[in-house]
Amino acid sequence: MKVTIKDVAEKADVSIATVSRVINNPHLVTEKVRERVLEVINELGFRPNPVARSLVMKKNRLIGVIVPELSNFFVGEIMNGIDEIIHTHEYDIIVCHTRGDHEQEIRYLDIFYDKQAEGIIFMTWNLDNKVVEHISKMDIPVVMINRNTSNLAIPSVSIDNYKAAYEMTQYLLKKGHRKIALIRNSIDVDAFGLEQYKGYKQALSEYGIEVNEKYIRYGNFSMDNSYKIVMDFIEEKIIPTAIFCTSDIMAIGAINALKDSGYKVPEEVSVVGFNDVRLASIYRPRLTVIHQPLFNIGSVAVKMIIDRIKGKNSGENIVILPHRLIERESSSSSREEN
Amino acid sequence: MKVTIKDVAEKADVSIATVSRVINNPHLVTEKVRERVLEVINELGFRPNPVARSLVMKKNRLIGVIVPELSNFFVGEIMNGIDEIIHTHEYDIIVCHTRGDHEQEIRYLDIFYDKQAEGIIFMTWNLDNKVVEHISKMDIPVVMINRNTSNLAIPSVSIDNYKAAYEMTQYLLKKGHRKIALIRNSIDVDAFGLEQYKGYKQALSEYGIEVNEKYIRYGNFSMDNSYKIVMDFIEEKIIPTAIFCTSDIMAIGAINALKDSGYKVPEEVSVVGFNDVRLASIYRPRLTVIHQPLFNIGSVAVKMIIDRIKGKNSGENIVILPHRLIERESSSSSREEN
DNA sequence: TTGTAGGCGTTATCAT
DNA sequence: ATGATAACGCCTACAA
Repeated sequence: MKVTIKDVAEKADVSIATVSRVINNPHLVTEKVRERVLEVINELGFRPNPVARSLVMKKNRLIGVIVPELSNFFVGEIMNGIDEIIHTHEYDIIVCHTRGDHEQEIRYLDIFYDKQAEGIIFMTWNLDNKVVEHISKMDIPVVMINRNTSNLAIPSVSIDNYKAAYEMTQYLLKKGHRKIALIRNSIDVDAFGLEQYKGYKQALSEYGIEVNEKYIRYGNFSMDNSYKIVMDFIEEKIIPTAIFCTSDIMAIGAINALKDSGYKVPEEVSVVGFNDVRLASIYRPRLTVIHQPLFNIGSVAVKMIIDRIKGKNSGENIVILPHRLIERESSSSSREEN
Repeated sequence: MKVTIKDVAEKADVSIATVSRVINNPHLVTEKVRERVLEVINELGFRPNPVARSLVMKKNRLIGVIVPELSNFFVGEIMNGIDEIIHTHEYDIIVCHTRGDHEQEIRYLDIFYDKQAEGIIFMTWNLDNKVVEHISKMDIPVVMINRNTSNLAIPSVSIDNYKAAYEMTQYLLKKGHRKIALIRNSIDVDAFGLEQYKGYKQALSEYGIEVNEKYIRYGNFSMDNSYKIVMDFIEEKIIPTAIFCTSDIMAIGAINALKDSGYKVPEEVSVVGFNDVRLASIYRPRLTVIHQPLFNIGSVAVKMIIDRIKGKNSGENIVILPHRLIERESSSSSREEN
C-alpha cells in the first residue's frame, strides 16, 4: 500500500493540511512541527502522489514532445538536448513519433493536452496548414523546432536556412564549381525548404549563373532516395561537379551512388551536406556541411517552453541560432575549366 | 474552460454517473439515453480528464522508458519499435535518459513509479547491482532490454550474445583468420559482455587456438575509443588479421583508424561489427555484422510489459530473439598463411 | 500557526 | 436503467 499524506498526518499527529504545508510552504509551519513531520515523511518514505497533485493544480510537470521519427540521427541529437535540460527544471517529457502523419500530429497534440502536459515541443518534416491552425488554437504553449514558420504566432527555434544555403552555394562557387546540383526536400506549407532554395538561387545569380532546373531534384530525406536520384543523374549523363544535399543522409546516399558508379568523391564530384549529424564526421570521406547546433536547438526549445509556461513571454518568438560551414573531405575545387 | 463530465450531464439532463457509463459501459445505458449523451459529448467536445481518471483507477496508461542515451543509433531503433507498438495498445511512453549513471537510473525508476507509470522498460550499458536490487523491489512490472541477466526475477529481451559471438568468431576462423582481436565493452554485473567473450573463446578453442590477451581490449562503446585502441595496436606493431568489435560504432572507429593509417579494409585487415544498426550498411565498406532485431526487441518489450500489467505472466520471463550473421564488405579471407 | 472542509474530475458502490 | 454519493490524494481558502 502506498503511503499517503493522511498516513503521515496521523503518525505525526497533525492535520493533513500541515503536512501539505511542510511540503509546499515550509515557512508557514513552526520549525518544531516541521521537523517532526519531515521525520515521519522520511521514515515512511512518503512521496506525494503527482496525479492527485496535478488534478488540483492542473499541472503535470510534463512536457510533450512530438517528433516524426525517434530513430533518426537528426531527431536524436535534438532529443538529447531536450532531455538533458528538461530535468534541471524538474520536468519530464512524454514522447511520441508521428511518421510525419498529420492526423497523428493532431491526435497527439490533443492527447498531450488532455494529459495535462504544460507545454508541447513540436517537430515535423512537412508542416501542414491544418496542424498550424490546430496549434494556434491550443491554450498551452507550443514551440516548434527547425521551422522559421511564417505564422509568427507560433514560437520556433531554428537556424537561418536561407543564409546557410546561400553560404554553402557560395562556398561551392568559390571552389570553381559551376554545375551545382541541389537535392532538396519536398515542399511544404512553410519556408523551410523554400528558404534553402532561395539561398541557393541567390548565390548562383550573384555569380551570373541561371538556375538550371535539371540540376534540381526533390528528395524525401532518405538515403535510398538520394541514392536513386544520383543514379538517375548518371543515367541521364547529367554529371554536376558538385551536389548540394539539404541533409547529411541524402549526401551520404549521393556519395554512395557516386562511389558505386566509379566516381571519386571529392576528386570528380564534390558532395556537401546539411545539419552535421554525428554521422557526417564518422563517414569517410567526412562531410563538408552546414552545421546546425542540434543539441542547443533542443535545449533552447525547452527554455522557451518553460518561459512561456511561467508566463514570461519576454524572449523572442522566433529564435534563430547560429550555423556554420564546416569544410571537411567530401568537397574540393572543381577540376573543370570555367 | 475545459468541459467536464458535469457539463455534459447537465446539458443531457442525466446524472454524471450515466455519462460515465456511456463512456465506460455503454451497454448499461438505454440506447435512447446513450445517443443523447453521445450527442452532447460530441457537441461540447468533451474528452474525459485522464488525470482524474487515473487518480481513481490508479492507472495512467503510461509506460516509462529509461535509456542511457537518446541520440544513439542502437537506442533509436529500439525506441522506434517501442513507440510504434505502444500506441496500438493505447498507452503512451514517458522517456528519460540517464547517461548510464546508476543514481539517475534509480531516481527515474522512482519518478516514473510516482507518476503512476504502469510499467517500465529499462535499458542500460552497465547493469549495477544496486539497480538490480531496486528493480526487484518495485511493485510494477519492469522489463529489461538487451540483457540476459542472471537474475531471473527480472524479465528481459535480448539475443543470445554467447552464441552470436561464437558464430562470428567461427566465421572469421573459417575465413582463415588466426590473429583475431576482440574489442569488447567494459565488464559489468551481468553476463552481457562476458557472454560474448565466452563465445569468442569457445570458438577459438575449438580451433585449438589459445586466447592471446594482447588481442583483447576494452572499449566503451564509443567510436573515438575504438579508434584509439586500434591506433595503439598499430603503434605496438600488433596487427591482427581480423578485429571483432562488439558494436558497429566501435567497428567503424576501428576501420577509420586502419584507413587513416594506410591499411586496407578488408584486404589487409577484416573488421566486423555487432548489432547492425542502420549505419552498418550505410557506411562503406558495409559492415559484416551480427544482426540484432532491434525494432522487434523494442516491440517485444512492450508486449511483455503489457502482458504483465494485465497480469498474464504466461510468457517466458527471458525472451531470446534470433540473431543472424550478415556478411558484407568489411571482411574477407585472411591472406596470411596458417 | 494550525485545523476544517470543500473541491479538482472521474469511477464505483449503493440505492432506487 | 438511472441517480446519489463516497472515494481517489492532494491543495487551499477560511476559521479558529
